[in-house]
This record gives sequence, structure tokens and C-alpha cells, in this order.
Amino acid sequence: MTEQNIKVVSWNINSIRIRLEQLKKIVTELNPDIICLQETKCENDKFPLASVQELGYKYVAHRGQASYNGVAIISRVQFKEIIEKDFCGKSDCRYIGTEFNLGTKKKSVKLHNFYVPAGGDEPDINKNPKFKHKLDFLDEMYQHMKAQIADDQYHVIVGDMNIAPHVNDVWSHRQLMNVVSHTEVERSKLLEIISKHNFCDVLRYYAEEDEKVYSWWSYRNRDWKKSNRGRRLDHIWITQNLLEHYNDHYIYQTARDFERPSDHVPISITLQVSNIT
DNA sequence: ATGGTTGTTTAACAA
Repeated sequence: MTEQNIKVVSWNINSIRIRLEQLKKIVTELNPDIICLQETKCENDKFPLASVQELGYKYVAHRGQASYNGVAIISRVQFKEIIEKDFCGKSDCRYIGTEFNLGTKKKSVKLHNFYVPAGGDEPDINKNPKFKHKLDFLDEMYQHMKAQIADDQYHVIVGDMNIAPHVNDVWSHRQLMNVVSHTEVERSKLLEIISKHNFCDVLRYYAEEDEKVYSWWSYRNRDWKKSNRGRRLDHIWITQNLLEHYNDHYIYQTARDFERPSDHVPISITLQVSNIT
């Protein structure tokens, strides 16, 4: 971290244990102060804490379960509190938050890291309980963030939301409108969380309206770059009071070409925190 | 219209 800026990366790592070398590369290339990870697929006692700390991230908050899900926030900057919450009555480790004190006045900035359920294949709550879980999760996410922002502090919300809300967040709106991640009901629920809480959807806000923005490319395409059938499933949202502190953002598309890559690429935001008062 | 791949864990399951 410079004294001026703080860089936060969000990445669905799809197993932290097999991609530690890639995490190291991302640290070298992007030099983030804080990294939010999803799909760590790693139980708490198997979390590679020492390796992460050797990369320079002394402060670690993580919640994981075997085989599936799991989230982590690793940081060079000390946080003063960890926020843990279960959603939908399940202990499936899809959320973790941390509270920092930043800027000259040591103002509270809360960072929220989400891994929204993918929702299965069939976009019908009567046939597919995983899709119902996804919609229920979004409702609870709405309420959780409503309670969180009641303190009128600074909030950064990141994660794999598993929803591409805008028409140009997918390679073909027409072909994906009945595909889970881009159905009307999911898109409107996600957009409602953003708009009703007055968040800024950073990656879309700083793009042209007709510009395609992707963070994920399926493993099931032979050549992801050639077919370029991407979706913007990963998000960074900030409260309006942080918009004036926005410095930069980045989608690290190069990571999709790593050897044995995750299907998601890291996204980042840089905030100028020195003048937070 | 269908199938395509990956990770965890070892036959499915989830993404």
C-alpha cells in the first residue's frame, strides 16, 4: 500500500490449495493490499495460512467447508473486526466481512465478500431447489446490506455474485435470457440490491453502455478467447460516499490464460483513502 | 438441440 491508495482484488480462485502459485503471481502483478477470495473449497483447519502470510498478507479472515464454497479476506492492512453471517440457515460459508479503519481520521470502512449460490441449471424454483436457494439468498443479501449501511459508513461490496445483470454483461442477451445467471428474476433482484441501496456498480459504471464486460469464461469452450462467450459474474460495488475516492479499477483478463486457470479472473479497485475524513 | 471442462474426491456432485 502506498500512503495514498489501497487496492482491493476480488477473485473466485476455485480451490485455494491448487492455485497458490497463481495467487502469488497475482500478488506480483497487481500488488493488492487486500484480496477477497471465493470458492476456496477448503475447510478451516486445512487453510494454507502460512503460505498466505508468506505472501505478505498477515491478517486473514476465512470461512470454509470441505469440497464446496468458502470465502476469505487476506490483507496487509489490519482489520479490527470480522463479520460472519450465515445465509438461508445454511453454514455453507458464502459471506465474510471485515471492518478497517482507514485515512487520516481512521474512518470505518467495511468490506463485504460474497459468494452467491450459482443456482443450478433449471431456472424454476418449483423444479430446482438450488435456484430457489439463489433467490432466497439474494433477498437475505438485500436485508443484510440494508442493516449494514444503516451505520452511514463506507462500504465496499465484492464477490462472485453469479449474476450478469446487464444486457452487455453477457456475450448474447438473447441466447442467455433463459439461462441461470441472466434470467429476468435474478437480474432484477441483483439490480434492486444495487439501486435501492444506492451502490455504484463500479465495473459497469465506468464502462460504455454498449461495452461488453466479462469476468468469467466457461471451461467448456475449447478456446475461451476465440469464442469469447463471457459473462460478468464478479462485481465490485461501493457506497456513493466512496465514489469521490475512486482511483482506478482493473479486470485482470491475463489470468484466464494461466496454466490450469480458474474460470473467473481477478477484478480490482483502487481507492484513494488518504483523504477519507 | 446438445455437449462441452474442471475440482473435490473417488462416483457423484457442483459449477
